[in-house]
Amino acid sequence: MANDRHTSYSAEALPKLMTFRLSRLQARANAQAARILMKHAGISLSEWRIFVIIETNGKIAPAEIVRLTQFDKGLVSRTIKKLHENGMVRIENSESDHRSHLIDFTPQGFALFERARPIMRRRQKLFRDALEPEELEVLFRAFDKLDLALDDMEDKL
Amino acid sequence: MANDRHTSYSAEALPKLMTFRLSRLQARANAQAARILMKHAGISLSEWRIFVIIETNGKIAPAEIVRLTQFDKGLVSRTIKKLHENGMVRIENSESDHRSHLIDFTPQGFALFERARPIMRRRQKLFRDALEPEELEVLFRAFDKLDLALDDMEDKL
DNA sequence: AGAAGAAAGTTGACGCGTCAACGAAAAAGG
DNA sequence: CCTTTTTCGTTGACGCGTCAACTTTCTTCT
Repeated sequence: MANDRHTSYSAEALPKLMTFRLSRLQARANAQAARILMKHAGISLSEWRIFVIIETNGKIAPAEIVRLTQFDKGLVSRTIKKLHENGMVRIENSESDHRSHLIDFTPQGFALFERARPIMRRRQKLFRDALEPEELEVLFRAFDKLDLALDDMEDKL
Repeated sequence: MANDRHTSYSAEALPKLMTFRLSRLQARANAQAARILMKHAGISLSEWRIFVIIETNGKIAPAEIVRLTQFDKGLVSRTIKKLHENGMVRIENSESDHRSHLIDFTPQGFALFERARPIMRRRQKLFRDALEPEELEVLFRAFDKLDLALDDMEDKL
């Protein structure tokens, strides 16, 4: 079997498959971030990301986090629940909309965020510094274009 | 809280965080591939990837798959187990190494692979066509460089 | 005002991806 | 040789990510 194949993927084909490369690179970066965060702050990657959103936007509703990040609302819900149980965020009932609520740091949560921030910044810088400025620009443009391509790809297939 | 912050991430910062963009793009592409594969062939993404490896390399040992792809050996083990239970691959005991074995398509497995292949090829092409040839080249170079950067990053942090 | 529809959040199920622990077998090296 | 180390595959545990079902509340439309 398998050896009577009609020239489809060559032996070096894998590294040239865009989604394969994308997937491997992201998986590595992801695992690394998770290790760093667990080691330095004892939090998961999702928790860190919620922290970043709160720090960026201030007091915010879960639905708004979903809009800004495209994270799954189920994941956001569970992550906030965990952060709240650990006293890292406080939850303020929204007066205007009784379905929703607003999330914000507690002092302990913010302190934890500040503890992890320096290393995460250095990390981000190392990634950027690995590329020439022009490459970085092309990379982000490519991200945008691929994102657009994804929008209507399933119809075209 | 959160509003007495000292200029760290601006409101538009998220899309400029490389690992954030990488993560979102990959997550979308991943989910799309999974949907397509489930719909057209009833298989998962991991199963498809094992198929691609077998088709590329022929009869192969799990450890070799791990070497070629950097997939986790636990995941590879479970995926092969599932493929075997469903009659999609056969397992040939290795004579030289009694710890290992060789995986290959069954006819049904290969048929299933061939059923999914066209759409997955079109998909790969749509991704490539979304970028200019130069951008594609830069993108793959960026993947290589970021991969290298990851190799020793944890020491530098 | 009342009914229909949409949006917010929660929860359960499942696949992906990593890590660690383990037993069996092979390789290395004294 | 025979001990030590390494490799191969399996398994369990856990977090990420998606999807779907469901409840509550809000909005829209007539």
